[in-house]
Amino acid sequence: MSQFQTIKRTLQDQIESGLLTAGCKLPAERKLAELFDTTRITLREALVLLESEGVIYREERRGWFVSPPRLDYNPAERSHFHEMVRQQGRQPDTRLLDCQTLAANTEISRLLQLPALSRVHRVQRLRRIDQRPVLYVEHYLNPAPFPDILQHNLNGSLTEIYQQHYGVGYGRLRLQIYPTALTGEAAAALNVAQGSHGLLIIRVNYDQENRILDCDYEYWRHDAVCLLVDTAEF
Amino acid sequence: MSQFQTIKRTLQDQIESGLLTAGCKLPAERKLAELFDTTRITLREALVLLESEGVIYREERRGWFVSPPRLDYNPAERSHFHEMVRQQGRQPDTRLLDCQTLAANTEISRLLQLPALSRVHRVQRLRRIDQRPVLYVEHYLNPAPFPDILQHNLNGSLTEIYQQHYGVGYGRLRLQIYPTALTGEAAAALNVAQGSHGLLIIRVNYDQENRILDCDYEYWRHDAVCLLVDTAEF
DNA sequence: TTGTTCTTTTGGACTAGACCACATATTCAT
DNA sequence: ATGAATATGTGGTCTAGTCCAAAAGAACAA
Repeated sequence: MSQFQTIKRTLQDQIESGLLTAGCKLPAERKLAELFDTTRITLREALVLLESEGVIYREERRGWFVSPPRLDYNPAERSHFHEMVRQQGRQPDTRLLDCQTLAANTEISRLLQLPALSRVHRVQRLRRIDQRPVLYVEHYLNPAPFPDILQHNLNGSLTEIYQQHYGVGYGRLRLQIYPTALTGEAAAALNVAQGSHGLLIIRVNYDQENRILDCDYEYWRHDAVCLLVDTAEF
Repeated sequence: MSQFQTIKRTLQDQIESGLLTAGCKLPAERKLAELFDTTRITLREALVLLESEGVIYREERRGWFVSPPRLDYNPAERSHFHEMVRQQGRQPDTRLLDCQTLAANTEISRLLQLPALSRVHRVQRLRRIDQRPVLYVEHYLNPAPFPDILQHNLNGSLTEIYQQHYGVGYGRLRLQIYPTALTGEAAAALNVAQGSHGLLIIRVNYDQENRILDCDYEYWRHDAVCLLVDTAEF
């Protein structure tokens, strides 16, 4: 049993004993290294183990904190993100980061079944739970079925905009889900280091006539979400 | 741009150029540190970034290797793991690690809707693709509907055993999916370090009469799988 | 009291090793 | 030629710092 495994266990026991609750800050690395009579690098290895398990998370130059519970997230549920979060006793908010119309890359052309280099709208949003950024999304829409969609208030639910302004509801849903590292804009938006662990959910949403509505790239913090899928709902 | 980010990019370019293909071994850490004129710790930070992105993986005391492609895995598909893997041009194998009858813990009692501390069978298996361990599974079965199930050949498909010997087919499926760290037996079975990144899929399988068949804990290497879910199949 | 400046604190990044435990290759003995 | 013993190679772990960049807190000025 290595030293950092032992330290990790001690810290984990402290956290699980309830002395440190979600959002609590851990002592500084230098202080912990002193307490455990070891070097900072070794101490950090222990912290990284706990981070991997989703027990704690880091904020750059601010410290290490006890993680809140994961959000139970049913990707097939069409209720609004905010409603889902509130039902779990948490406080949601959403920020519109950017809207652009750009040429779709190969993958997005394929997902939306459009010719290569088609013009598509991209809507970038950041979702937070209890003021903590947890989800960075890029929505890609074919402009043709949705004239002037970018003029709407895109802070809210795209679902509602589709229904109320374009008379469109959801049908089929296709998902690809895999663990990945958060890089580029996703890492920056979520305020995590390049290369931090994440979960990517790529969605293709269809309407009731089985036409493609949009595709979304959802970059989640690895410690923030638990997906729930139940075939009885379909 | 930090030094290790620069090194990571250079290594990634090399790998993506096709010079190094899946399964190829990278030069040793000490050699790479020398090539990049840096220390081993800094060089390792670069390697860890690539590992996080699933580009490379490590084998303890053996070196770093270029990762093979992810398996496309539809959790709702009832075909056998081996068939699914072969259809993707890969070579599967399965090892039965252990069978035991033990008292179910609180979570498993809840998932199987059994009284606390009920006796359940636990079947532990390891799945490999092209000789690389990718999935460690713990199946938990209620013994009552399946007399003598442990006498069967549990290297193969549980699905087939249910159908051929007990006349039972699948119905509903419930999943919980989240990124986690691989610890304990999962890490050991997959031959990865304690705390390595993984994806946990907890399944509850029902039969056609909506009775619970079993629950499974699937611990996947984080870089080995891409889940596909399509509501049109349900 | 509020805003600005300075100081301290914090994690991020990096150096230069050392020793450990296991895997692999090489050498030696039969 | 084969098996055992030895040497080398590899990542794992750890020490003892150093300097950097940004956040937070404290002190000072208006």
